[in-house]
Amino acid sequence: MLDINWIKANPAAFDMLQKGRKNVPFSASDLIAIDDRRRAAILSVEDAQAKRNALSKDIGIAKAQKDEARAATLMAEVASLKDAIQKGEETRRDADEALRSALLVLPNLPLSDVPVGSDEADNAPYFGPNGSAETAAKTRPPKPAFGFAPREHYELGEAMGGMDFEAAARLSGSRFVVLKHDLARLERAIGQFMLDLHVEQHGYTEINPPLLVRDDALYGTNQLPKFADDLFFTPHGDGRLALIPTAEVPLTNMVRESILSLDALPIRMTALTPCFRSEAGSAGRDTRGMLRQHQFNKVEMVSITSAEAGEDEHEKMLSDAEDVMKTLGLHYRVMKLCTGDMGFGARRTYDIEVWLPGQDTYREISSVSYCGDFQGRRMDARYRDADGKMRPVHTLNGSGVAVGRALIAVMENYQQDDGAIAIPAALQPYMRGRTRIGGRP
RNA sequence: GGAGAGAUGGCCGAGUGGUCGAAGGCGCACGCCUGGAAAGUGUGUAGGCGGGGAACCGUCUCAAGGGUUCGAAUCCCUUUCUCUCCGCCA
Repeated sequence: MLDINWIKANPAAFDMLQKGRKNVPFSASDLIAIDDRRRAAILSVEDAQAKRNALSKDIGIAKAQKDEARAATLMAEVASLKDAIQKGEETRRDADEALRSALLVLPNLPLSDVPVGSDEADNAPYFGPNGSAETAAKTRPPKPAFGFAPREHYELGEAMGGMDFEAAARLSGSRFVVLKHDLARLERAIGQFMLDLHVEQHGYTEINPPLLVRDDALYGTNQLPKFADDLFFTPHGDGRLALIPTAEVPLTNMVRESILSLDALPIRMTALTPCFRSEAGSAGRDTRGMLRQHQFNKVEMVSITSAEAGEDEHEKMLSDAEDVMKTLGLHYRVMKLCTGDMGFGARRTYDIEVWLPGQDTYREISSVSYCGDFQGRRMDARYRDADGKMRPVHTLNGSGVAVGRALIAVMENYQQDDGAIAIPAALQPYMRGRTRIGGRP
């Protein structure tokens, strides 16, 4: 949620920054008009309340002095204010609600270094704050070479009997998969490895959060009110709970409605959880294989920071996610998303795209976003800065990384000509030392 | 699911209709004391919103929402959450 006072002070900048975004429902002048109505309502109701309070105080004094006649006079006077106060409070509530609901559907403002563009074609390669294409080529794993035509993950998986889409369809419909024996084990190994890496090497606290959350949490991390169609809900009592679409929701909302001291920051959390996405808008995309599923596992990183620390933390989190790719030896590139491709709550997003030789293309495997104080304001999560002032916390989230897609990437990048999958060294301890699975015995 | 108890400031905790945003304590900040520290001691210390250049003023907030009343932390209703006991349960 954006700050109306900032918008009022910087209307031109607001309109300019929102230009690159899709579906921006309000201009600065719309919002200022809504806010002006709100302020007028406040002024009028508070004036009446001040009168009432002053008179009531006098009534108390008169009663204490046993001056019943004077008390009666004053009481009659207050009675005449009652109606106006009642109506004024309603007007004020409506005006507050109008502003709030307008602000809730407004996307975050891109930072100034974010490229302006309409879709993924306008994303820009990113090599780190001091990096270049040359340094990246040296530090990132190279693209693997194959002496045969590399196959796609589902061909490999079905051939080794470890990936069963037909059984999944009978159980649950499309966009589910059943993993079996060695592939099930490998999927688990990848998740454990990544979680351990972030906990042991990168300073994150392991969290095992609820997978069902309330609407309030979803407002906090901006899945609601706009993106309800992407979520699965389940009835609960008279209401409902949502299955988390990402552990960003529970991890970030850990700090909701709280006041943190500066020295408690940053708070770095990681979790390995299933994620559930209805993906209502993506019918027909990536229907083959397990690239796009209704349910998948993901290791998520979340960091809660002060305003000053947010941007550095963004680079750290990206490098933590890149470390997964490097340790697994997976070739990848990093893209800085353009304004049109960036998610609703982000001020800047880096995507890590892994090379998939079977598909002969790069595919997103991690998305690392800096949200500024956008979610902090929605969650009412604050901290005291060095001057003791209350400020909304800054939040960041990143996949570290998607487990299902990492499985795909390991399979396609480590495939052998006989259909076997070599196990990357980092995963071997999680595979009881095995160096390959599948293929001809 | 049944029965009961509870929710007050950063934390603990008092407050059952009237100048209560709220005693007291802890914590924190600043000062005194000290060679320095601890102890002791003094002062200060909620947030949101609105008005104002500022000092400051107004308003709202004692889980949330509604009601009674001239006036509610305090009385009534609803909801949420927490705890205890019972039942059920991985």
